Amino acid sequence: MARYKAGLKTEAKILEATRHLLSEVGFEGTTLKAICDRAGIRAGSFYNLFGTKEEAIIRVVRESLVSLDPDPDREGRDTLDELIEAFITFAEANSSFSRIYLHIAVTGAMTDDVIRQRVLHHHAERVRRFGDAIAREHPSMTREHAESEAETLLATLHGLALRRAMDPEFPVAEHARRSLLIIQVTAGG
Amino acid sequence: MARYKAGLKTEAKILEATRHLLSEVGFEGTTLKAICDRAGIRAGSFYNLFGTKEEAIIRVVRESLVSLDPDPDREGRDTLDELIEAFITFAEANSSFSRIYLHIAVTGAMTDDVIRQRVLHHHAERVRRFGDAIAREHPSMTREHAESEAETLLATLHGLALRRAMDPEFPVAEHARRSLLIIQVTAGG
DNA sequence: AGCAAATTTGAGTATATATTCAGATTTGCC
DNA sequence: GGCAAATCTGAATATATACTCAAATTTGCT
Repeated sequence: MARYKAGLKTEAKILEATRHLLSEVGFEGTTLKAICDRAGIRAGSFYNLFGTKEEAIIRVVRESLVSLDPDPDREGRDTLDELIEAFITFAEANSSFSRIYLHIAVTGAMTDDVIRQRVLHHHAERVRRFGDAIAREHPSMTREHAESEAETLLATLHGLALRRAMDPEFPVAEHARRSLLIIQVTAGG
Repeated sequence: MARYKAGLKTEAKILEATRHLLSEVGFEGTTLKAICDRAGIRAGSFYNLFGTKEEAIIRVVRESLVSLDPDPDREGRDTLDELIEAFITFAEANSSFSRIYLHIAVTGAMTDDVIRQRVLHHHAERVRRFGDAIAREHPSMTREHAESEAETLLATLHGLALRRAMDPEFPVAEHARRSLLIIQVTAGG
């Protein structure tokens, strides 16, 4: 943990290097050597500030997720539209990052139990978030039903992001917006 | 390529070892050493029959995909129900494999262009397959619309498989079957 | 100015990986 | 049985990885 200015500065350099590497050469290319080279530091400095390589990566990914939250203060004001548009932005403008996120979800979830718990917790929060928005727009719906719809909707969005990660031409927005209509229709019936 | 009985036998042993390792210890645990140890052979024998480790893995994954096709002879008789049930079986009974498949899609697609093309081709075929089934059940729908619906549906299914890969308790079947209803509703409107 | 803690360096460790290869052995064909 | 090709072995190669550590230097506080 950095205390002096010098430490804070190299910490910032490390995070910036990690951020750029993740989006330019992907998860596999983001090695410790690459991070240190790009940050212009030696490995020892890295480990003086971070306990592990993954720590730096997780911080970068988390920061990028937070920056795309339509309601960061949790005031319960975000609409489904906003949530979906935020997701589209994330998957489209920042497709390399959604690929990294999928990578962590798929591989990290399997091997490392800490990461697995973290991803599941984050997901549960998102389901609640989407569930709230759905329930707010469809007051007749039970809470349980709304969260179940949220699960399916999130699955669709994640599937679309996965599709996009494989094919940068794929029109995520169009399909994502349609999946929104689907909920409204279902809610009516 | 094996020509003698001995070669065919070790080839089978290698594939079996790879298959079991993939489902027991995942992608990361399926190292060359692990494969050879489990198959009871030396590394040299492996490379006498396979050009690369990935070759063995791809063969195993492909075989497992083919074995779950409801209409292997492509007679155009598979219904949406059947396709979705087959997917549920794949994701649920064989969740470790769908995790491997996601892994290849997410990581392999990025680095290796051959794998990327292969995955995209396989996906295009599946979209056509699902699109056919949708069009067959909803004759009023345009071909284009059917394939677009198929894309979204497949995204949902893949998202559900991803969800399941992270949490073995997740009820894929329930959500997958609901996503089927969604299409019918949409088609009516 | 001085001192303790923070930071950086530079060289190292430990380990794991996929892959190769020459030589010994086995196999299947004639 | 003999011979060429296939197969197997066992050791070695090359390379990359994350991470460590003692010693030198810098920083911020008093």
